[in-house]
Amino acid sequence: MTIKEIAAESGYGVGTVSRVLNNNPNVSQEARDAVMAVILAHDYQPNANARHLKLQARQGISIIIKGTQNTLLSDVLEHMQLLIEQAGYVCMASYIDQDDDEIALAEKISAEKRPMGIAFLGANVEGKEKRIEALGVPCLLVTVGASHLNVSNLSSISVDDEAAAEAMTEYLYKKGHRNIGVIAGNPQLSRPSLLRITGVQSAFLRHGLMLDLHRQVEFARYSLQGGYDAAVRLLQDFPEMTAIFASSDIMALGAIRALYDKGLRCPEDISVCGFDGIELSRYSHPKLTTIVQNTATIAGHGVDILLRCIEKNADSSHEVVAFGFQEGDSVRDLCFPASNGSEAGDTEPETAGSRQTAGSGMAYVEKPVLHSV
Amino acid sequence: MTIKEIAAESGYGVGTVSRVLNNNPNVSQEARDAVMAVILAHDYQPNANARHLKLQARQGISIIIKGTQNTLLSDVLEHMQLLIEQAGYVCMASYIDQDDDEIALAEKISAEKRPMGIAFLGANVEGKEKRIEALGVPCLLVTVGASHLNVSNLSSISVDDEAAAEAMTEYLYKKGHRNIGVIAGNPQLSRPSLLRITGVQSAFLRHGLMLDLHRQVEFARYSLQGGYDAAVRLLQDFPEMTAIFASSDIMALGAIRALYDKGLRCPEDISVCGFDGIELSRYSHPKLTTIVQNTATIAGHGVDILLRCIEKNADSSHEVVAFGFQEGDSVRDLCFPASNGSEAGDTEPETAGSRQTAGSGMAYVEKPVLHSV
DNA sequence: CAAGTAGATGGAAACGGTTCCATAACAACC
DNA sequence: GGTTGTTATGGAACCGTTTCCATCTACTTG
Repeated sequence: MTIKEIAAESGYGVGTVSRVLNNNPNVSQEARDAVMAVILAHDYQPNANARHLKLQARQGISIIIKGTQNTLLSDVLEHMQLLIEQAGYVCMASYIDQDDDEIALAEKISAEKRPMGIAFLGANVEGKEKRIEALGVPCLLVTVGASHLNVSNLSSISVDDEAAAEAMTEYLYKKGHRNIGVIAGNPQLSRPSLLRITGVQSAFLRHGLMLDLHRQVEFARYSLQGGYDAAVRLLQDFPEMTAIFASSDIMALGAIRALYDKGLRCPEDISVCGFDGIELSRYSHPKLTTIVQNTATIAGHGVDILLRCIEKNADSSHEVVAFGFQEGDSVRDLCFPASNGSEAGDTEPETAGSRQTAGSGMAYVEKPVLHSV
Repeated sequence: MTIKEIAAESGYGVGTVSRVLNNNPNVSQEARDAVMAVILAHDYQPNANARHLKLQARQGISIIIKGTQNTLLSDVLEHMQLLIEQAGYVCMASYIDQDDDEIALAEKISAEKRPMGIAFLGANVEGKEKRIEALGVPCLLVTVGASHLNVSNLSSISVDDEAAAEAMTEYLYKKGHRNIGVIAGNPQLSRPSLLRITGVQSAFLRHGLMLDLHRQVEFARYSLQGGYDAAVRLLQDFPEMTAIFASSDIMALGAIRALYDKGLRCPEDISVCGFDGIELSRYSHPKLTTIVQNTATIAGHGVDILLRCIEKNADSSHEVVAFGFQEGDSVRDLCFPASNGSEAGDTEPETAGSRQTAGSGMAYVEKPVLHSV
């Protein structure tokens, strides 16, 4: 079925049929009805390739996701996809392996499919500024801040990783933890990994503590196995450790498994906290104490920014959204050892709640997302 | 950059340039070099829309995945994507919500993008046979058997859900469990959900037990929340229960969380087993006893089948791959209560190992995938 | 009533490729 | 030296849309 056949059968020309399809007002009701009748009768669907070819293809928005197993990003993707389609765009999602080069994929997609904009979920763009500018379309970095890069076509949406890590460390400190091991992502591969380490350092410094990068910090992939292996190394290098700060919930869960395999319990022997606030963190045993990144907010604001750049030709911008704090059962209170950690709200140490909005100029305040039955 | 500009700059015609791009042998080495030089100098990428338009677009394979949060399917997708691209096809992945109609999406994709074949990961196709045939291209159902449907263009690849559920029930029986609660997916929405229930029933019947569908079986979504809620209902309706058979690992984890929230421990008070064998099942606490679906095998055989249908015009076929069995710490042995379940291999009850290959005619035997440090 | 305006329509051109067909160059053969 | 075959090449036609432009009709207006 082509537009020509529709034209022939309806007795009108191809131009009129095309106008009907695109809701062009300059069509008589009579013609519209006649054409629509034929279209419906054959349930005709326009050929996307021909349409995109003619339109220079700039109809869709491409989303590149780093890693298939990251449920936080899957969640953000799901929200973004919906919003993008509601805004009338086609959405093309592509996954790429954690170790591969997402800019190379973006270049390929950009040349082949000519999208109107590209969103990167969890990408590493350090040192690739020129290649991003060369893409020539508005880009958005999601869950990774890029305000320091100064790339004209690159926006970003993220939480304040440094402040969040600092708040979490502060929480651990208030609970009496002084020997805190850190499981971090490779800081050369992603800026959030670096910021989460410096956040811990800031909190340490405030209390006159030193973070020994050799013994206390282990680098790992953002995976269960990565968290597991890093925890094993920490136990060896830093035996006086009472708590582990993991840079993602998945790493935290891997670390907890390592503890149990070594005959240690969480939180009784070693406390563990995470970062991300994925759904699973509320179901794991023990329930994770973690930083919550609100996926709906991130997706919503991210799509807003990207569409503003695309439609209104707005300048790129960098937004920081508030993070939340979820208190689970995975951190032991060393100050009041009687409390086993399951009753929340006894100390209420959330400096996070007040700090999180500062610097982002937003009225939005993230409420801790706690599982309720 | 278009092919015409390349032609002009290289001094050859568009035909020759196109032949170079498509590795047509009828090009002199001289011309090939000249054209390639220009192509590389401008790192030209052909426009996919124009190419697909001319080629009647039948170049790609579309994959439709039900639900973004299912890491088992994400895993299968990852493998399939790689294999499809290695075979020289473009791969288009689309996620669809667990509650939406995947055939409607397939119809849209089929009409717009005209793929050469469509793979459905975890779809529900019951009662939609005619619509699948109407798609007019080879289709493949992954992790869902379809041999009973007799749709000419629909193949399938799956484990024997019924035998797997039966084997797991048998295992629970051997461990002394008689009051087994079942958390199942909606059997009207997916055949595997039904088969897993009948598998449990078969094992029950063999031992003269009855499965009380009203008290012992709860239906739920394949999600953490679904498993959680179902477990809560089971605890109420079926208080004598000593074990829960969940139809997915995610449901099992949700159920375990429900137990802890009710002050019960797993496996000490209630045993729980899962289905799928996702990576997380080896890291959760307790480690899950579960059926393992080997994602690499499923993806490999699935892509094979689909490509055979596409390239060689082969008839549709239905393959059943072997399932694996993973013994974790989530099932308590009621017969030898001294054993706390963590030392595997003391009873070696794997009838699964021998049963799994029967009926599939395959030499392949899945080894239990156990986490080793 | 002439002239201008607005709305509806048909059809050609263009988007960027692939492929077929015609042609040219050259070698091999009788 | 013509005939035949092989190989390399250029270019037109086409894929299915959108859009621009020309045309036509009908209505408004001075």
